[in-house]
Amino acid sequence: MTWHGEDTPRKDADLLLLDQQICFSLNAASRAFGGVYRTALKDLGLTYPQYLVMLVLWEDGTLPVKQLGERLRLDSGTLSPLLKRLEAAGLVTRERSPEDERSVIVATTPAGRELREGALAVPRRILAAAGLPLDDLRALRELLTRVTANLDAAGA
Amino acid sequence: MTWHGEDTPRKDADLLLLDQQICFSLNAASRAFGGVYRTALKDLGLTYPQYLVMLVLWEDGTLPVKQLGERLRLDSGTLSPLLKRLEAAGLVTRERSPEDERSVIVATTPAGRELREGALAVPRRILAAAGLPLDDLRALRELLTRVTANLDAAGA
DNA sequence: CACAATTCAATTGCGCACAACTGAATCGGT
DNA sequence: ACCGATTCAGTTGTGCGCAATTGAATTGTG
Repeated sequence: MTWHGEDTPRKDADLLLLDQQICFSLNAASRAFGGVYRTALKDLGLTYPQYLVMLVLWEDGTLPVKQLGERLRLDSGTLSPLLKRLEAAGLVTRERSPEDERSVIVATTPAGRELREGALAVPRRILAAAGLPLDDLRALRELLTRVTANLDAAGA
Repeated sequence: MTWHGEDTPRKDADLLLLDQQICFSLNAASRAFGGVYRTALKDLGLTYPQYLVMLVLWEDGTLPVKQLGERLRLDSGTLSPLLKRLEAAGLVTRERSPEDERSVIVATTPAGRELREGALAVPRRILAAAGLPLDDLRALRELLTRVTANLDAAGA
């Protein structure tokens, strides 16, 4: 062990602190958004991750689980049960692709598409609750996108 | 500037898109950090949330579950089992306060304090993986802190 | 002092996240 | 045509996150 008692190098301690602040604030912000979404989506009967899935489906209408996972950065272990619940709620259908029996195609039902009308009111509430000007929000999105790309590249 | 227009389907669609990007990128960034931490903390035998708990304990040494929860924005439902696992790993102790028997005091063990040495190497790896200049990271932290405070205030 | 309200940690139940694995379908090389 | 490797979705197991509840300890009020 290369421990020098009280003599911790200051640089390491400083980085430990900054790291603590970054990772904690990111974690906290993500959960804070989740909390606001939870209440905003309660009427729609959706959870926050389910809402993210529906957003993709509202945009694209129909696509296999695989591509859904790539869009949302989620694997089948997360999506399979989540999609089952959306199916049970009558919002999506799941059927195996005729061309490739391994693949499962997810599509919105009429009820799932109708839900979009109710969802249109949600973003304004969220963005209002965030309380940042649009420019700051865009800057935030930019930083987050870059850092995620870097982290994924470093992890791979 | 208030754009509460009479005819706003287009604006709603735009906000839906921005909202989608913000909440998704935040969620994705949080999980991307988690992934990098997962591998970085593997040797220490800690999960990411457990690491956050240890960071607070390394800083303060000893404090009740309640205050730990306030610092980390977590409730007893999350902390109780987490602390039990840290206790089982021999990193912390939990004992009821003599002055107030409702309160449980969490403290690091010698083994828990020793772990800090190994943790000092982690932040550099994470910050390097993030791949952003320190100024950007500080700006990111600033935006996240502000947005979390706003969201919590709006939710309360 | 009595007793209702409050403050704690812990527990239960549900859903998400992810690693590891299973099994079926498909693809590729020979 | 065969067979090993790959690509899918799904399952299992562990841990986090949070709402709701429980039960014990403490505080406040009459």
